[in-house]
Amino acid sequence: MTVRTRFAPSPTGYLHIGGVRTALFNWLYARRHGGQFVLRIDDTDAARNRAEAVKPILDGFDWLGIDWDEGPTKDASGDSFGPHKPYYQGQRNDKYVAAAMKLMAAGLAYPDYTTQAEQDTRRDLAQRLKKAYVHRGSNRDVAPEENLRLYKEKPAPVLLRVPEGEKVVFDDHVRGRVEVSTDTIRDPALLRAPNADGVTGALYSFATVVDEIDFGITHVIRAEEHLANTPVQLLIYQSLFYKALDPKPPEFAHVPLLYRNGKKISKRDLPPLSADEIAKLKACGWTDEELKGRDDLNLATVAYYRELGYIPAALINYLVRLGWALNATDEIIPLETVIANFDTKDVTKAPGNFDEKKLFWVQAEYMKKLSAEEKLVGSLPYLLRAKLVVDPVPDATRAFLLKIAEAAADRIKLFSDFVFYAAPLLKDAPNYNPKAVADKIAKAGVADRLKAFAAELKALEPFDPPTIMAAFTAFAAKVGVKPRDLDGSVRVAVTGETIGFGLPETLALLGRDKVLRRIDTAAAMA
RNA sequence: GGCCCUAUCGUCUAGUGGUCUAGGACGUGGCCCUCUCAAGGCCAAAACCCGGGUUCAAAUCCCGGUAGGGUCACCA
Repeated sequence: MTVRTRFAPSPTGYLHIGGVRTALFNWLYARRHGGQFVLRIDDTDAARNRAEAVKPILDGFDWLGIDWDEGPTKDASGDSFGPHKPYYQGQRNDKYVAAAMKLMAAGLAYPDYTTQAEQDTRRDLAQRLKKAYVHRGSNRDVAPEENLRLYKEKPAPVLLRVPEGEKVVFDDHVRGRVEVSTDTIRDPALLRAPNADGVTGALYSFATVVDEIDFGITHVIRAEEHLANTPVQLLIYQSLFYKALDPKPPEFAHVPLLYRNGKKISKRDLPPLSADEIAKLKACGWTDEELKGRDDLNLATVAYYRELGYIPAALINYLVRLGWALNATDEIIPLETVIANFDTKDVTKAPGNFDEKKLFWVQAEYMKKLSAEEKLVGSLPYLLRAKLVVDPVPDATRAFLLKIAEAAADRIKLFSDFVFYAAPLLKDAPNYNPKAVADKIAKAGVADRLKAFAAELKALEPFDPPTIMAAFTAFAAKVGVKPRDLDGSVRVAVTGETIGFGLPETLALLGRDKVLRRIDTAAAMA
């Protein structure tokens, strides 16, 4: 049997990391077993602007490298590919209605004419008795032919006829054995009553089951919030398999929810972009307008990580590791290793708290493993957006950037960081950070010292890091200034910032002329 | 409230009856290295929710509390 898993996002316009983690578990399970991973779009709510709402989700998966074997086409046009297309629920409604009618004909489903008022009364009564209200609809025990006839005449919601006095049992991959009495399960609605346009829509649980049978899904891996409606769905499977040949419901694995600060991750508790992040994005060319238009840029969406320059593999590593461990010690785990070892049965049962600090650490670890060349390639889109380089990057510029990448080394944690280190060297003049100038330049004696140091540099041969380093040390000793203080003033003079990579490397990369000119400018500011 | 799920350092986790004076990692604090900032090295503080059993022996099994959470729609 080929393993077939699925992930079914609703078209919301952005890809949530909680969803990514669930999708990832599905994807890993399929890949581990050489099976298929299918994507289905749950848009039973009628999709206005479908492409707009689906595209970011598809783009997110694409960026992460989570590929789907069947599902919507990448352009989000509404087309699908794969043997069971379409994969948009909105385009599959006929199947749901047909399936429900079959159930009704078989006496397994029925129209419910119980009024809302009546239901409310029963619910209140049950509540007063401190008992659960288990809804059973009006025409439960009416003959199928009669129900079919009535339904044609007067459509109503269609309910499943839940058998009484039975037990639904299933073995969840992560929860273990789950047993529920059917006496606690209300007759679930399969189909809505027709809307004003006469369209009869399927409800989630029903559409899901119909699709999953149709798609041949063998393993349903989804968030724990669905645990409670699994028995209901199992009942639907049972009914749909009525008189079928060799049916078997899929296996289930309910993975824990993603939390943050001990609570379900929710949009309103998410911090807004920090001043630091905003500065970073702006340095990369973002305008205030653009930032305002992107309320999806928060740490719960993949777009956020993409724009800041995270490595997809790092995000994936962090997300799998949250809720699953390879062994007692490993944190950084190559994807192949994860694929070779992942099992839903090893997923932890308790909810996992999302910790952006640890994610950042994982990201830094991945970045450290990249060569300077790879860092450059990954950072190019950000440099381009910042308008620090032009599109085909000239060879000379590229070589220069490579040197910056080498010098910046592990200081680059995000691809967008490259912009910070490169900007002062690429621009004609640095942006002088006012605070840096106040702290390091605008002090008594600094101007003279800078000029004196410039004089030393004027004749220095060769103008390379070791020679500059030697001159720097010698000069500091000669004038009796602490190396760290000398570093501070010179650094701010040539880059405008107090932090950066090695000063000798910075000066050498800039070249003697620019260094002298900038020191001159800075000395005038003192 | 009914039904269901969960419970090891602040956080992610290892642990499946003895090797646990509970291991690793992030974060935090300290020290070292040092031209700023990173990186790196060393050290430290920090947990088995509580109460009963079972057993020679329990973080591990059972029961009961407690605390969190999910779900109870003609939402998904």
